[in-house]
Amino acid sequence: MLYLKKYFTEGLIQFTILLSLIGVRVDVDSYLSNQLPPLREIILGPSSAYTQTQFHNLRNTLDGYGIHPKSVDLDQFFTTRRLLNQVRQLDRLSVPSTELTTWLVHRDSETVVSTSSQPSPSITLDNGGGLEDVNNPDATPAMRGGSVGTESTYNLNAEDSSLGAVAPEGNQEQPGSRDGNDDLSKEDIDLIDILWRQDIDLGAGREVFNYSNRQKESEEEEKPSPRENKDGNEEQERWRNGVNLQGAQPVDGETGESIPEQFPAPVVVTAEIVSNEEVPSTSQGLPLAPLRPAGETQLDLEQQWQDIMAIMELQAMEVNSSSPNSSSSSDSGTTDSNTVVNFGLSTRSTPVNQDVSLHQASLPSCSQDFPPIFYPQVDSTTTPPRTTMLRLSSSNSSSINSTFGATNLTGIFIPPHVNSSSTNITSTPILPDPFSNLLEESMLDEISLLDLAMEEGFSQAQASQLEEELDSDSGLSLDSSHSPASPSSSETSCSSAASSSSTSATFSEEGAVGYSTDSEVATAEEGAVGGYQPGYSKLCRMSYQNPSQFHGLPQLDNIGHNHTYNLPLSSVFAEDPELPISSGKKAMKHSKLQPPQDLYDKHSSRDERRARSMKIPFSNEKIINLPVEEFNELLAKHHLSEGQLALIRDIRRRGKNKMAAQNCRKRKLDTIINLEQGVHDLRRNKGRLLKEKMEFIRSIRQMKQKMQSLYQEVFTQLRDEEGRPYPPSEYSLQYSADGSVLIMPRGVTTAEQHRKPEKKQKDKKK
DNA sequence: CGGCTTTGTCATTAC
DNA sequence: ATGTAATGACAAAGC
Repeated sequence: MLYLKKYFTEGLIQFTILLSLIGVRVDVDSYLSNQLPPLREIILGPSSAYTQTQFHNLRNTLDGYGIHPKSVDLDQFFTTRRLLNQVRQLDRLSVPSTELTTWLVHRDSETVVSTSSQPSPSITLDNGGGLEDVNNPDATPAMRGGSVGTESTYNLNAEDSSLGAVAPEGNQEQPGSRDGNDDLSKEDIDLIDILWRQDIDLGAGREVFNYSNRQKESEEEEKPSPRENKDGNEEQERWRNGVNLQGAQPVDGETGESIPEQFPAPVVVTAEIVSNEEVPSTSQGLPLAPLRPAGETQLDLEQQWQDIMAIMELQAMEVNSSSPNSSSSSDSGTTDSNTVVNFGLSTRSTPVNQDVSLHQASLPSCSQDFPPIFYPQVDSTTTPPRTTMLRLSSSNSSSINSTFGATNLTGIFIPPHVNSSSTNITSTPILPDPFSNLLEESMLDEISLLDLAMEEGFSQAQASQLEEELDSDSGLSLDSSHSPASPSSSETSCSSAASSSSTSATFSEEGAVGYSTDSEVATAEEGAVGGYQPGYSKLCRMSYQNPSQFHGLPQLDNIGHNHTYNLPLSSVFAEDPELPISSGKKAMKHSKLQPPQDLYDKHSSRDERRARSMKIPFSNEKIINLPVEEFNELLAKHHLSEGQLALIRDIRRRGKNKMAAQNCRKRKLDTIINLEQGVHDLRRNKGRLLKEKMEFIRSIRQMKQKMQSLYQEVFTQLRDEEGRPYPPSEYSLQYSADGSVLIMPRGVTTAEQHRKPEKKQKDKKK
């Protein structure tokens, strides 16, 4: 019988495997729930209960079949394990295999693309040749339309990814999600969103980034707008197909990640810089997480797959934020801008930035704001720019730092004076002071964060290492849901009832160790197989009420009593009041098939021997496990002496206590194991969070660097009416609260600007 | 019907 | 590691 079941199980599993290979889902569990309890485990993956150290947890993991851990049939156990491994491998490989392949293919293509070109419809303004593109008419329409979306905005090119910024682990662990540029962009969006939130924490309002969506921001933060969902679906579809429909998206050469135009800040230098909304939302160009090694990916494939699905949903919500939104364009004012400066930063564009980041990487949180840059508009040629600026800033603050402090609030930054001698900023590789001040605050935040991370004993490398280590044994986490303590498995599966005859036999044996004879075992088996499962399942449902006790740290408080921990099936069904009393009699019939007694004496316990010597007419198993009523009936049936009755009661008491002690020990062990697991999970989460934090900090730093370079680029390209560049010592670019960027004379207080931001939105013409 | 006692059981601890 | 006794807690039944 055992072998039959084993092979039957194996055959079914193999059949299931075949079906899974051809894409057919078979709920074998439902078919076999009565016969082959472990099958669910086999299909879904190994549970920690199969490990030796957690034998005692089989009861839980095997869908609550009540199998005593120790009684697990070893043959079945190993067979199960072998099959389980096979199925798990298939499961992991078969499900996302298509997406994986696609992803790999696209990854290669992405790499090629990234190295060969920077596909951006927008005009990329490199350090050297940025000015030539300033007047590019192609880019202007997009901005005019207020649809300064991903296409016409910043390009974070290979530089970004080369810096190694990594997306949150949840994203990066999903190879399937990286099958195309779209995916990457979505991930970027997701990452950007996270960064925004962090920026908000750092003091920079998210709205500062996202001007186009600013009005929708409030509702979008809570839930994605319908438009986003719609776009998200498209993205999702593209993702499934592994097709990159956004050919324009730049791709990182190193990581193969697509780098969407992160900074939507095409700048209209002369007249008005159209608000490039979407900066945050479309900032898909954020540095992405490096692809995980193939070995690692497989480990967490299962989890990653779930993460992918979750992220797809998330991205579906987020993607739309990247779509051009013209709402803010109205704020930008006049549209007579002739020149569009693409803020895209090529890898070559930031030689200055490197220095800046190293030495002056101090940004106030406002530096993370990337509003469209508006230059003071001089509508009338008669109006000198300076007049405008004076208008803007009635009160000059001598303290630039204080100005910057206010800038944080107002969204306007005023670069401090730069050495007046350097009129040609483009040639100056040094970051202007204004920007350093601008960066200062943010960098302080970063530093604090880094310090915090360090205080926790995690360097970046350590965090990564920890992450890898934690990922390496992801099996633990993956199987956490199937852990012995898993409430779902134990609770839900209880109703699935009887285990195989082998398990039930061993179970009874274990349950009545020292008391049961082989005949009793047979009885128990008979009872289990003989159709008493309903009673048992009911009992199973009743017992172990609080499997959730093992989830979360306060497990100890919730440890429930499992009064049926080791109850043999015979006793179990006997306890069911609805069960016919004949069950006990039936079991007694089988007890007549006992082998010779001397065989039992060897393995019987003291109480068994005592009972035998006292000629107790029924088994110790019955004595111990029968319900009180049946037990009393049993005693009443037989005319027993006082000594016999006393022995029987002692046997019952001792037997119950023995089981109680066993249960207690098992429970204690379970608690310890789950506590360990909880500690492990917490450590893992901690490492992951730290790693993410590091990555965010790095991303923010990169963004600040790019902001610096952009500021410099824009400023150097500004020309007054006479075609002369503005001296950085006298003028600075300032953000206004509405997202416009003004060039203003230094010394203008942000407070003043804040009062009259609207009036000052005038473009400065060359 | 509430309070009590008894009984049975379980969990826990110590040996 | 396991069995056993002691103890406390709890619930159910009976008074």
